Amino acid sequence: MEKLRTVRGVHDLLPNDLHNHNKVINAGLDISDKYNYCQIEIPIFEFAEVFTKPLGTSSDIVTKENYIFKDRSEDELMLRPEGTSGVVRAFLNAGLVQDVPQRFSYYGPMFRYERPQKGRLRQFKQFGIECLGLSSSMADIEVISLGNDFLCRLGLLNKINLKINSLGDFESRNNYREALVNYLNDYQSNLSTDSLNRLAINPLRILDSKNEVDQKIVKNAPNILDYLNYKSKARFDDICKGLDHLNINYTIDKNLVRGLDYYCHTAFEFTTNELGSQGTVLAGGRYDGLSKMLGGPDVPGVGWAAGIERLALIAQSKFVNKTDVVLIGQSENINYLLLPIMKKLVQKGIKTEIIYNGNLSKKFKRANKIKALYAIILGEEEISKKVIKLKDLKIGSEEFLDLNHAIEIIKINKDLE
RNA sequence: GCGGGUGUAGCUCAGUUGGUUAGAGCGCGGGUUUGUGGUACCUGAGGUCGCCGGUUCGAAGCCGGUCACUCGCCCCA
Repeated sequence: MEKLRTVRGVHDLLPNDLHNHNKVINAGLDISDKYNYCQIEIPIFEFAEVFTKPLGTSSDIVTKENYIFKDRSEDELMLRPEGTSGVVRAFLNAGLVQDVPQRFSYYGPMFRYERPQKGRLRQFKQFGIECLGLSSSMADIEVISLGNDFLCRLGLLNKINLKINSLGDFESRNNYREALVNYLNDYQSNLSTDSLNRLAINPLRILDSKNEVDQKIVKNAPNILDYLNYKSKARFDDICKGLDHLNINYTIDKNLVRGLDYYCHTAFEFTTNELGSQGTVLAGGRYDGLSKMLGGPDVPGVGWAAGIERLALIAQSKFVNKTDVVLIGQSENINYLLLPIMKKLVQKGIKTEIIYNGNLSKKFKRANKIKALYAIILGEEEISKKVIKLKDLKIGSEEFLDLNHAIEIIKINKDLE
C-alpha cells in the first residue's frame, strides 16, 4: 500500500459531517417514535438469499452492485444493499406474524458497488421505516405522512416534491405489462439499447428512462392507471383522498416505477433537484409479496427508506461545538487541583475542558478558539482566599466566587445560549 | 459498467508560450503581552504539484497509464 486511504466510494465522517447525519437520524427516530414506530437493528450482512430472492434477478442491486463473499465456512453472505428484506426476515424469525401490526424504524449503513458520485457512495446510510401486517390503504397514507413530517422537520419541504403512482395488484400489473410490451414492440428500432434490454427483462422500467427518444415514445404509451382493476383503482383513489385530507402536496406520475421486484400498489418518491441526478431522497411503496418470497406466510407491508447522506447534503448546517467552561490554572503545578473541579462540573452536566498547556495568554487563546462561554481561573490568590475566579468570556467581566455559586451562574446562562 | 471534467500547503485557489529557490488568502505555531482571549502588527512552520512512466538540456504545465473526486448515463436512497 503506497498511501493510506479509504476504499473508493467509502468515506470518513468527520465531526462536522457526522453532526449533519445525526441531525437527520435523530429527526427520523423522533418523528417515527411519535407515530409509534419502534427502532430495531438488524445485521449488516446476511445470507445472500435474503436479498437475492426478494430483490429479483433483474435488479442491478443483485446482479452487479452487490458485495457478496464466502466466509470461512463457505456460507454465501452479502453486505446488505437495503434494509427492507432484512427487517422482514427479522420479523418472520421472531414469530411476530402472530402479533401484527408491527411498526419498525431503523438506520445504518448499506453497501452497493456503484460508480460513486455526490450523494451516491458505496457505503452509505439509510433511515427507513416499515409497517407490517396491514393491507389497508390507511397504512400507505400513514407511511407517506410520516415521511412527509420527517422531511418537514428537517426544513426541506420547500425543496422537495412528492410523486406517487400505483402499480396495482398482480393482475393489473400483468395486464399492463402485456399492453406496454405490445405498444413498445412497434418502436424497437427507435428505443435506446438500455431500454431494448429492459423490454425483455423489466419493461416497466422503460417508463422512467431519461433518454429523450425513449421519453417521446413513452409519452404516448398506455397509462398504467387505466389498467388498474376495480379494487386497485379504488385503493389508489383512497390514498389520494387521504393525502388531500392531510394537505400533503403530491403529483401523480404514471411513469413512476420501482426498481425492485417486491413492490406492488403504491409507489412514491420524494425528490429534490438540488442533487443533480441523485434527486431521490426518500422513496418506498407497498410490498405485499415480499414475505412470501422469503419463505414466510403472506404478510402485507409498506414502508420507505431515505438516503441520510443525501438529506444531510441539502439540510446542511454548520456544526459549532461550544464549550461551557474552560479551567485555567495559573501554573502547571496547579493543574491537578482543576481535576476535582472538572469532575464536579461534569456531574452537573456542564461541558468542560481543562487547558493544560502554555502561559495564561495562550490558554485564553485556546479558550477563545473552542468558543468557551466561561473560564474558571485558579491561582495563588484564589487558593489562599478559597475561591475561584469566574470570567465571562463574552463580556470579559471577572469576579471571585465560591465554586458552587459559579456553577449556578454557569448552569443558568449556558442554557440561554 | 459507459462517456466528459478535475487533481498544486490543513482549506479555498493563483502559477503566463515548458526555464533558477512553486505563490497568495484563510487556518496553524511563536512573539509584541511573566495573572488574561477576541482586534492589530511582527514572525515561523507546512509541498514527492495525486501516483507511475515517457518526451525534453530542463516538466506543476506536454504525452501515456493509473488512482481518487466530480458531472451525465446506467441504477437507486
